[in-house]
Amino acid sequence: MPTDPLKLRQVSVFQNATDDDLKLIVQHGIERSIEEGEFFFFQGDPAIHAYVLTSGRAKLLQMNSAGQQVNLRTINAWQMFGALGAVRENAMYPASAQALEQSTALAVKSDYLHEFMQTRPYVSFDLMKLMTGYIQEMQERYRELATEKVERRLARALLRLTAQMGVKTADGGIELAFTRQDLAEMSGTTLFTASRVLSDWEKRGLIESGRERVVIRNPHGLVQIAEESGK
Amino acid sequence: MPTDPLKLRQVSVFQNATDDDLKLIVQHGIERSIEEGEFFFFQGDPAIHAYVLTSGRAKLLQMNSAGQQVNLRTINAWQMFGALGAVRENAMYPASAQALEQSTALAVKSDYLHEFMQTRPYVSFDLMKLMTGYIQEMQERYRELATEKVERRLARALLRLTAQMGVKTADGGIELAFTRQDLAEMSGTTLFTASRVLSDWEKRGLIESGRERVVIRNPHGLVQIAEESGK
DNA sequence: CGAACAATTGATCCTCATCAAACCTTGTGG
DNA sequence: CCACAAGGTTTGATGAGGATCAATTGTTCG
Repeated sequence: MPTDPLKLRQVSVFQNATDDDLKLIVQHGIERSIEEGEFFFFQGDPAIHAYVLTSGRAKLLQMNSAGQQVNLRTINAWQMFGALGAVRENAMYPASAQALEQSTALAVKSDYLHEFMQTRPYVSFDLMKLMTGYIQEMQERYRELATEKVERRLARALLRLTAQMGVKTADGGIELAFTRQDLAEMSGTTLFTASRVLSDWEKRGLIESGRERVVIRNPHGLVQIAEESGK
Repeated sequence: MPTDPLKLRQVSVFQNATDDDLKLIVQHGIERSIEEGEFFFFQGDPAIHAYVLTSGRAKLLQMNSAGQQVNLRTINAWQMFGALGAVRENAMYPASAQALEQSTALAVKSDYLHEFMQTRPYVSFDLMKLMTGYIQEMQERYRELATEKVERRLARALLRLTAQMGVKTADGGIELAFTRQDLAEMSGTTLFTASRVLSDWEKRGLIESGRERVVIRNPHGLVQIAEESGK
């Protein structure tokens, strides 16, 4: 099923694009469908396409030489990823993109997007805004990792996810669909430590947890853990 | 002493600017002179100026609520910093900028730079290239912090500094002028641990160290520490 | 029902942060 | 020109926070 051009308006980079612009993007894109666990691209591949996720969920991750991975960002529908090839020539993807569930994306040639932006400064500017946001977030996470303890990092990760993609449950909780492993990779710790912290929080009534699932019962309590200055 | 407009061509963001462009930037800028240890701006201040360092050296840092700080980036002459205000409106600086030695910078109003770039896509693109570079570097450092041990992180920090600002000594070493504290903040550890690691390296002949100074004698040895996969 | 995978929990160990004390280096003022 | 102060550095002792490993217990799905 081809992408409806007007839906692309939801993509922050295209918020100021004209209807004709959007049609052009769709015309120059290819639909790619990917199963859970498969990759859109790998770290180190030549960055020949930029992607817009049209359905599903994916993550950007980096691995070190020993195979340990860190989770850089979770991608939801109508978010753009892998766009840096449109800015630098002959760039390689600095991270891999893996589908968290069966997903589809619109792939646009980096070269085309580059050319497209040359004559549409409003698009470049929106892309820049997106990039400054990433820089800020990465700087913040870097500082957290360097100076904060695991419990607080995990609390912040959950709060960030809540803001970005929390789904309200019928009874007022906020549900997040992630494995302990995912959460660990997002907060720079191990599966085991993450599990321990979550168990503790569950005992204290802050959350409710299940397989591949965390329901936040008391967001304010998490904020307190994330913020509390001493200790 | 006013900045020579043509020198601005060294700033990567202005590499493709015209001579007239450069003159305009200088005309719209104010020279600011800052003593060692003083700040150009603080994290949280409204980002009303973008800066180009014209002499000296500075660092971008972030502090957490307990006052611990992390070093995000070292700024040398003819590098731009604090530019994100030109992209987002009403932005605040996400980090503080502190002079490492007596320094001067050209401060340009964010609003003006914004307007300036609107009609000069070649400048926007160069700024984007700069930003993608930061994103990549921060992602990499984030992964390192999450998955690598201190010794390796310190080795990488020194290698990065070598590439960015190493000064060859008469006898073939590469000199870096940083305190242990600075190095610790760059690699996400403490002054004490950094000191221990450096002492060890000195015993092994990899470096030579002194007060506010490290001379790299065997870069290849450091690369080996930075790369070695196991253990 | 059984296989595959996610999560929990306990025991152990290792890396590093922390604190304290002493030691160097550099620049300043008497 | 020496002495001293200030600030950078080293080194040791100690302990906490998590990583790691192993074993067990859910949970989901074909």
